[in-house]
Amino acid sequence: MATQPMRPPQKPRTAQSIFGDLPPAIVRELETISLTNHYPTGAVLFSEGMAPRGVYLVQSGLVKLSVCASDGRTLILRIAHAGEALGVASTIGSRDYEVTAEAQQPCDITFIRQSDVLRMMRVHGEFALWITQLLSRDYNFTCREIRTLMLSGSASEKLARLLVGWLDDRTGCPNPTRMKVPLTHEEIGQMIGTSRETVTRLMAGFRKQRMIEQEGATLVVSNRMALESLITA
Amino acid sequence: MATQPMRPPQKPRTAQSIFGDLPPAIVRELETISLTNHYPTGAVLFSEGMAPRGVYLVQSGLVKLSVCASDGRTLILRIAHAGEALGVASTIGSRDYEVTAEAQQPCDITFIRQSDVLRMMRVHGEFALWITQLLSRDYNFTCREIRTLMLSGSASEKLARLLVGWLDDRTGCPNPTRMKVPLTHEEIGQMIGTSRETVTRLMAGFRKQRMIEQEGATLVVSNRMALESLITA
DNA sequence: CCAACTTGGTGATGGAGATCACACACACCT
DNA sequence: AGGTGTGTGTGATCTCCATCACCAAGTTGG
Repeated sequence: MATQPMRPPQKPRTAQSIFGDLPPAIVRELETISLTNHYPTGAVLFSEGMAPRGVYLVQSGLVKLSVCASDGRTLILRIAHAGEALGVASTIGSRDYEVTAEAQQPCDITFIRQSDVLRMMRVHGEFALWITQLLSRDYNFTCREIRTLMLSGSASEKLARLLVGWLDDRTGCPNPTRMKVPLTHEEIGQMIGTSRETVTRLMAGFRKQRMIEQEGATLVVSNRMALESLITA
Repeated sequence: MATQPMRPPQKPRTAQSIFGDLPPAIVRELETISLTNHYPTGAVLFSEGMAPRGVYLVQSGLVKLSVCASDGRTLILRIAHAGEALGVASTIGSRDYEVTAEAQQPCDITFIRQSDVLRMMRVHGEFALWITQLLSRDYNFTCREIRTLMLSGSASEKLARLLVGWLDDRTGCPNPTRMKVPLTHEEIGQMIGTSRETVTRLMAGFRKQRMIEQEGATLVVSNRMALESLITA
């Protein structure tokens, strides 16, 4: 039932392609124990403090990873794209999920139960290595996140870093300076740890200094060098 | 020369004990390919941006993990204790080390080369799982670090969190409210992302309000409840 | 078609903390 | 004794940004 739901036509990624270059035998076994579901925007895969159920592999769509403070404030750690694995650390270590994962767009997610993950890792070193590589990518990304968040004095530097980072993610796209930003100012603020008003003001400032332009929901970085000059001022 | 220097007598931990409950056959193999060295205080195991060489297992001592900004400011992510593995994510993913690891005390460190780590993981699922569990502990710790750093408004809350966290690390010790703090105010500031002066002022304030007392390098938390009341004010 | 909500934009104000500039204590070393 | 260096304590200032308050512009949905 939930296994074949309105597969988005632009991403004909099959279940096995996400398992990368694992040996076919392992891929076949994984296909029998994994479960692919569709999640609408806003659906929560798992939330902070929950006991781990297993690993979620993003097949398509975007997933927002966030932690929230007791006072209700939220910090968005990052937006996970297709090919990323979520909840690996908690699943492996049997510790509660540290973050909340919420579909930022309609998503196709493949799920593998905790017990299956652990069993497969024990039996197939190749699979264990593969999982660990996914976790290590996650870890490295998180470290870089900390650096940009903590080691930049001003809010403008953080925002500039965020925008430049988005550009770097799009190297190889036909026009890397134009990008759709599916985030509100509020969410951007939650990503860089500032208030919504500050984001609005900074964006206005960047626009005034001809660093960026906005065409509806599309952001055009017209002067990347100027943005970069704000970093490590 | 550095291989057999003044082994600290209080920690007669043998090389195999750090490998936990791995099967004896794997432990024996690991012992032949691992290399245990002694590092004096201040020695750098690896530094941010270096190509990964392998995994470092802390046998004894304390290791400071930090990242540094281009302007010279430093953020200490955490202090690693015996039993922790350093550099796992970078080794697995073949990406440059994200942090700098520096001996905060004289340390005994066991090293395993990258090629050996990867080979052993492929062959022995048990070992791969073990390594991944170390990485996942690291990951979870780092996530919690981000939360405390970013999601606490005031510097006093951050400092209170840090002190209470230190207390929690010492549950089981004979007198958990007394602890040696081998860190300067400067370093504490680097841990919570504030200036040295702010740390000094906050400590003075805590002392004035009878939350803590200081006896030389020993810190006594005389009123833990009051400290906790500062958190999530 | 108008309410209700979300998102973006802007001014005024205040406060937490960075920064600068010292002074002091306590090492350790010849 | 004096240097020299490191860690700590404290005051004065100043800057950035959170916060509050309000409005404009979409956009949802009844």
